[in-house]
Formats: sequence, C-alpha cells, structure tokens
Amino acid sequence: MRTARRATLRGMGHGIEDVARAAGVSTATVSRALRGLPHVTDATRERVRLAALELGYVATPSARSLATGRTRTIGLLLPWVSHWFFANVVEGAERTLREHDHDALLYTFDVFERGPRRRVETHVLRGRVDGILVVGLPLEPEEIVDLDALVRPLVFVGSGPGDRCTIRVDEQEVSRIAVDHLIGLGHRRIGHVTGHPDDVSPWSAGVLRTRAWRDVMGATGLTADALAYGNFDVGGGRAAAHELLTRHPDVTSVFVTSDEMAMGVIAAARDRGLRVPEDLSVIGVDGHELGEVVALTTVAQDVHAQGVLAARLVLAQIAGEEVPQRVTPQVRLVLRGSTAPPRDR
Amino acid sequence: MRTARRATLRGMGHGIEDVARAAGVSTATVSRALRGLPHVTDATRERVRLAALELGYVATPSARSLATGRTRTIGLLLPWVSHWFFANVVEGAERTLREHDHDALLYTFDVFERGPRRRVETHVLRGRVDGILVVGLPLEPEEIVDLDALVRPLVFVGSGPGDRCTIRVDEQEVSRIAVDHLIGLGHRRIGHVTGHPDDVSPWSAGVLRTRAWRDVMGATGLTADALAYGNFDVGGGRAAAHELLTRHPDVTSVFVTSDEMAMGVIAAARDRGLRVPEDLSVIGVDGHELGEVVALTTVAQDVHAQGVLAARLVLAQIAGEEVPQRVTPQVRLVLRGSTAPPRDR
DNA sequence: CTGTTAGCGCCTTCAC
DNA sequence: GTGAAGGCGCTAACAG
Repeated sequence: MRTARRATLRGMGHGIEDVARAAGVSTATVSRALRGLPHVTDATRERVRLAALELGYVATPSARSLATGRTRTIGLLLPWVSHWFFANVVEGAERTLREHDHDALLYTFDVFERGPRRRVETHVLRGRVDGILVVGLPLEPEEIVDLDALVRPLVFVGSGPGDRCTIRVDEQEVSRIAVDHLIGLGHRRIGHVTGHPDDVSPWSAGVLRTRAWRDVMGATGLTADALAYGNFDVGGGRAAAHELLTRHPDVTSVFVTSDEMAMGVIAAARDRGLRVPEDLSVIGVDGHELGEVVALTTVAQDVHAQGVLAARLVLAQIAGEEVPQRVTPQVRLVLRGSTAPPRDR
Repeated sequence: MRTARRATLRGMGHGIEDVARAAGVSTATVSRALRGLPHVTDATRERVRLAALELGYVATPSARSLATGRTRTIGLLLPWVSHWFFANVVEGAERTLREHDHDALLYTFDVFERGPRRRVETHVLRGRVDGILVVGLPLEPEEIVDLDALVRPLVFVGSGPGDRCTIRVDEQEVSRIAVDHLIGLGHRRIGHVTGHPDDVSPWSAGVLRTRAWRDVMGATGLTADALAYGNFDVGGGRAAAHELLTRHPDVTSVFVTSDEMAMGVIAAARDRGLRVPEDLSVIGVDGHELGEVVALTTVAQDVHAQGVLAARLVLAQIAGEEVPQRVTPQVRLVLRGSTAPPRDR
C-alpha cells in the first residue's frame, strides 16, 4: 500500500510534493521553477509559484543542504559579542549575509579568559557552514590547520595571518598616528595600555599595536617602559591605568589600544583626581560612539563597513570569485578633548 | 556496478559508514553508540568511539536534522546587535546554548528604521530552528501568529506579550524608581527621553516606561509634558535632549529609558553649557559599563543573566518541561554623580 | 520543457 | 545486543 502518502514533514507545513500536486507538475519542476532555474515555461513557473505561495511552502533547509552540500550559512567565530568592535562587525556581516539569503551562525570562543587558553573547537563547524568569518581571534597555527580541514572559504577581520584574506587596519599606522599626535603636543612620557598579557599571537591587534608603540617611541628616542594590560574592557582599562600611574607617576599621556579601555583610563584618572587632558592626555582606538560623550580623542575606523565587506568576501569566494588577500580600511585621527599639551611640572 | 562505493560526502571527511567499517559494526550500532543510547555493549561502544575519533567523524548536521526533525539550533530574533542590551543578551544566550550543544542563529530585523515598519519575515525560520528567542522586538499580532505557525517554543526577552514565556523587568517599577529618585531630590520639572515615536506596541519597553513615567508624574501632581524621542542610541539621545531643553528650558532633570540615550543627553547638556548634575540631573536605565565613566545614575539590570535564562527556558521547553510564563529580573538603583537636587533659579 | 529515478548521510523501526 | 532496510525532503542527472 504505497498509495497512502505518509504525510510526515513533522507538522512543519507542506512539502514539495504537495506543491507539485497542487500545480499539476512533478517535484523536479517545482524545484526548478522555485529556484529560478532555466528550462521552465513562464506559465508553469507562475503556476508553481502561486501554488507554493498558497500552501506557504518553503524548502526544508536540511533536506536541501543534504542534497546540495551547501548550507547557505556562514559561521562567525569571535571571542565576544558584547564588545563594541565585535558587535558592530557582527551586525554589518549579518545584515549583508541576509540580503544575500544567507544565515549567520554565531560561535563565541573567549580565548582571552583567565586560565589556560582554550582551543577553538572547529569541528563543531563541520557540515554546518559554507564559509567562515574569523573576527578578532588570534588563532594558533593548529587551529588554522583545523579550519583549513573544513575546506571552506575563510575571511579574517581585525586579526589574521598574512597569507589569508584579511580585513584589518594598518596597525602600525594606528600606533604611529596616535603616538605622533601625543609627541606633537609635546609629550615625552607616553604610557600604553593594551589587551591581554598572555596574548602573544603575532597577528593579534593588541600585540601589533604595542609593538608599533615601542617602535615609534624608540625611533623618537623615548623610553617605552610604562605599559599595562587592560584586557580589552572598561574595568580592565581602569585597573590598568591605576597600575600604570602608580608605577610611573611621571607619565603625562596614555595611548590605549581600544576606546573601551581608554574610557576606563579616563575613569581611573578621575579616581585619582587627575584632570583630562590637563594632567593626563588619553587617546584610544576605534571610534566608539560614546567616545563623544567623554570627548575622547581616538584613531577611528569604520567597523560596520568591515563586517559588510567581510560578508561580501566570503560570499564572493563561495561564488568562486577571486578576492584580495588583504584589505586595509582607512583610519583617521578624531581630535576631541582628551588630549592636550602636557602641563609643566 | 553498485559495488563501487561512491565516496561522496563532498570532501567533508568521513561518514558513518566509514566508522562502521572501521569498528566492524553496522551503521545503526555506530549511531546508537555515539549518541549514548542504550542497547550497546560497553566494549562495542568504546570501539566505535575510538574509530570515530581516529577518523575525526562528526555526524553531518543536515543529514541528522533531516532524519530526526531537530536542528539543535535556536533562532535569535532582534533589531540590532550593536546596542548594549542586545549584545549582552546575545552573548549570554549563545554561551549557554553552546554549553548545551546548540547553535545560535542570528536574525536581525530593524523594525525601528525610518520608513514603513518592515514586517518580520518569520518564514526564513521554517525548518531551521528548534526554538526561538525574541529579544526586544515589539511584534505585531500577525507576526506572533506567523511565529506560532512554526510550532516551536518561543521565549521573549525585554519585550513580549503577556501570555507567553517572557523575561523582562517590571517596567512600571523601573520608571517609578527613577522618577521617585528625582522627586525625592526635589525635582518638579522632570523631562523624559524615550525610544521611537512610531513605536506604539503595547509591550515595547520604551512605551511601557513612558506610560509609567506619565502615571507616576500624574500621581504626584506633576505635569508630564516634556517628552522627546531618542531612537535608542547615543546620537538620538543627544538630539532629543536638545529638542527637549529648547522647548522646555525649565526642566531640571531628565529620565531616559536607556543608558546609551542618557549618555547622549549628558553630551547635549555639555553642548549647551549645562553642568550635570548641577544644572541638569540625568538618570538612565540599563547598567551600561560606560555609565561609570560619566558617573551616570541608572536603574540597572543584569542583562547577561537574562540571555542565559532565556536560553535555558527554550531548551527546557524543547525538553518538554514546563516553564514559567513570566520571569521578572530584579532592578536596582545605582547612584552615581549625574543626579542631585535642583539648583534654585 | 518536463518527468523519472537515484541518491545526499543519518536515524529508526523491526527482525534476529 | 546488533543488523537490515526503508525513509527524512529535496536535488540532480538522465531520458523523453
């Protein structure tokens, strides 16, 4: 008795067979018609479309994926979403992906948390995604190997090995702009607050900015000894600044590798009764909206645009197109009230 | 010639058959063994486990989904991720879901954008998710109907109809705490900045807080006429404050329905040469980390915890457990420097 | 242009 | 406790 159609579809609606029956065609034709493939009469296509619409038919993604090998889903790998940079990349990427009928799957791996560095479990991505966006995650070489094993296009944002499609600002330039600005104002004792002390990845943004800070300082004949770690958040920046200012009370300005930490530094200055910028100049990196509220001078970048571009580049790779190996978004110095010439003291 | 095993799996690794062969058992046994189902000897299970490990076998999600009808994926529906509240809910939810081997699929629908309210296309969720988290999205009745048609557990966070599993603070209490605080300080002219003017949903957070502001003001015999809309972001809050203070120069304090907008209000005060809190008191809602930097008094809530709980509640529903229809997280007044008694003038 | 027929990789009854 | 076989819903050759 194979006549009795097992109307399964687990209570999810109608299947392709229902549409086929309603339109009086075969399932193959329905599939072709609905996906806009050639070799279908306009009339048939329209008939199928109507039938599908009426029944509220949408192809079951897992069935489609199983048959095609494509998931129309992109994995977003990142440490946090509650940080400004990441939230904005994610938002830009997700919107762009959706415009192109792709889904965004979120995977957070907080590799910066205290304790031994947890390895990113790339195997959870197997068969789930057509492409991967790695955002601000300084991966170990073995992790890259694991990702490569997935045989899916990869795009890195805000961190990444040199030999892969990577979108990131010129970290050297970022530090140079910031430090040059402070030097230009007359500062000689320039402190530095950066990310995580255990982060030593050669392509971590924090590491690169710190290295460039050292370079610029050295090239100008200044000593780069006032350094503290703020773990990329407000509270961390505040604590780091306290530590820094206690150990190096002669510091007149601080270059901070993120606006969130920079605002923490400003809070610390206030804690200590120091006025910004009269007693202490502070410059950050990012272009956080709230920087305007505290008049934070910063080296700004358009993060949303980076998310959009990243999405476009994975999609392009999936489509078999060539993509640039390296995109370097512009940065610009945004002068506000947190930097000024040092007071004589 | 059906002997020639078509080793497809589209270059993705090994399939269940490979594991079966390696372990010398059938695919059925592999399936049972790997998923911890009963009726498998410890010895066989171990053998299968080893074989799978060695081959790096992971069941293809789409195949599994097609066979089981479950996707182990939860859809996150929200307007933005770049706003503090949302980024934190998402982060809490994603981590919790991952701990329970579930994926988080992101769907942003900016229903607050200018122009006609875009309808949330729930059909993109069909067959993609086992459950749905609706975060801070004031949906229309028809949209709820569409969601219900998916026959999947639903949890609302930060907004939601009264008759569904909803996690949200008591909005009345939020407004009461804030306004009472200002009244207690001696303010009589209390302005208000809230979200989007077109948002009239009876269960939008902004709408409810504004209504409660009116109620509390009225109950105290104060006029609630100084109102402006800040669209839930910093720039919007700033613009709204300018409008408000121009129209109602006698206002001595402002109750703002989010910390991000409240910080915009503080920026506007500075623009106008008004000192906070001497000339203008400002109180927000949320507990944004950066509130500390600008000494923002606020009615705080634990948003990360709400994300965690939301994830737990969908998972519980999927497991067939009963869940509370309403969870009301605690809020607390965080006194900082942005509120003070009004100056006589 | 359209229908038929195999799978896609895994799960799941049902025998053994 | 284990294996055989059919099915999940859709796509993709291949005929016609």
